[in-house]
Amino acid sequence: MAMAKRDTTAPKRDTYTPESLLAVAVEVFNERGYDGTSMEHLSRAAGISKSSIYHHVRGKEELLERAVGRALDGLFAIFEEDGARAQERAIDRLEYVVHRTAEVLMAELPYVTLLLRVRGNTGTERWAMERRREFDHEVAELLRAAVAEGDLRADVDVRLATRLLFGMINSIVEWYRPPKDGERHGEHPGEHGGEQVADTVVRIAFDGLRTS
Amino acid sequence: MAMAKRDTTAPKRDTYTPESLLAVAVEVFNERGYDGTSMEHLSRAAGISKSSIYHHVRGKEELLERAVGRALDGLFAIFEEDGARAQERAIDRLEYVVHRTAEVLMAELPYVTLLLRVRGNTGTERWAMERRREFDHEVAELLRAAVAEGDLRADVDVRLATRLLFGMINSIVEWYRPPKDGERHGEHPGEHGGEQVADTVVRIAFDGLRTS
DNA sequence: GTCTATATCCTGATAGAC
DNA sequence: GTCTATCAGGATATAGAC
Repeated sequence: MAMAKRDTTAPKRDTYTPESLLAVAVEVFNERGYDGTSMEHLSRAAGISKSSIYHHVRGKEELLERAVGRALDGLFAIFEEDGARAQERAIDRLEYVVHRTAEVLMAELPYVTLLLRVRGNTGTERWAMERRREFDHEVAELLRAAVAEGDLRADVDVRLATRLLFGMINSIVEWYRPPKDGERHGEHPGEHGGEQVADTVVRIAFDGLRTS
Repeated sequence: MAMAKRDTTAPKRDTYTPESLLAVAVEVFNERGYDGTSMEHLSRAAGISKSSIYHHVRGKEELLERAVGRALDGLFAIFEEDGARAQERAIDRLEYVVHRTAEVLMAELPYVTLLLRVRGNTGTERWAMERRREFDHEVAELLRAAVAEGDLRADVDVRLATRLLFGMINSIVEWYRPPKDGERHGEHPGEHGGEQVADTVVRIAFDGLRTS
């Protein structure tokens, strides 16, 4: 640790790494759609020329690949956590996974948003869709187990319930915006805090909207 | 009615109307995404040349406009139906609207799918998003009224609940495929009938997944 | 690491013959 | 109503100077 440390707090922070460029690109992809985004759009958003982008990444599709890969890694990591493995009843593991999925979605919002919007036009997109299906399948297994243990109602089809459950969770990307640094949540009316969102998802999914 | 009727059952049914061309175009838009679809793609799918398409419609965006307009008309018509107006309690009107929204979504599947995917890049897209917000707002009012009448739990934020409710309903477009003519539902394992889907949406949304 | 300039292909849309 | 031929602009990507 004898090296002099460069001043990373300086306002001038302009040389890109593949990682920092990715963050810019993903924002633009989500705003305009992947297909609706040109390299020209990316270059303007990043403040460098089109050709400079090719110094950092091989092309547009590599940016997509890195982004959806990051989202998928975050989601699959949930299954390795204690709450998804160590609890006795399947319904408790399921509740944990649902809650954490909502949390990861909000923590990695732009990357998961992009993941959920790929349509299968390219090889990268088809690979991402395949891995998403694997994730859904693992959650469906938890539902099946919880029904078998008598904790989930048996009068709804497990596959259909899984789809609607993910529909609810995944729709968070359509409107959730993370609180800016220095703001408490609750400052803007109508904006929800992340924990409130994850808790409400679990509550509605398991207990419904009706008064009990 | 003295006119001779043309034989519309003939297999050769190849001259397009704006309406029949729209049906083809919407399929392609949903498969490739609106931005990912070129006039070349459309012409191949329709079996006519690019320039022939311009005989029927002014351009690509007019096809989008007709499609999302049709979806929005179908959705807003729900509020005019008896079940959404004549019932005494707000929760009953809400249940009706939720059930019917799911039904209309499946009946007009390709058009609603396209509507739900527009991102606001063009004027048409922004207009469609604005009308969608109006629809959501009307449903949110029903939720508010049902909470006030004591039929919906008061411990969830109305706006958040509305968003999650629509998240669940709208996600149907991601996987629902209508049964082909001549097939009963239930023939393919894992494919759900439309009524089963709409009923399950209502059941999960109002009563939740847990055994009561 | 960034730029300007350029290559090559594809885009939405039009003109005009049949 | 459909076609071929064509346009002008925009797309991804590369070459090579600084």
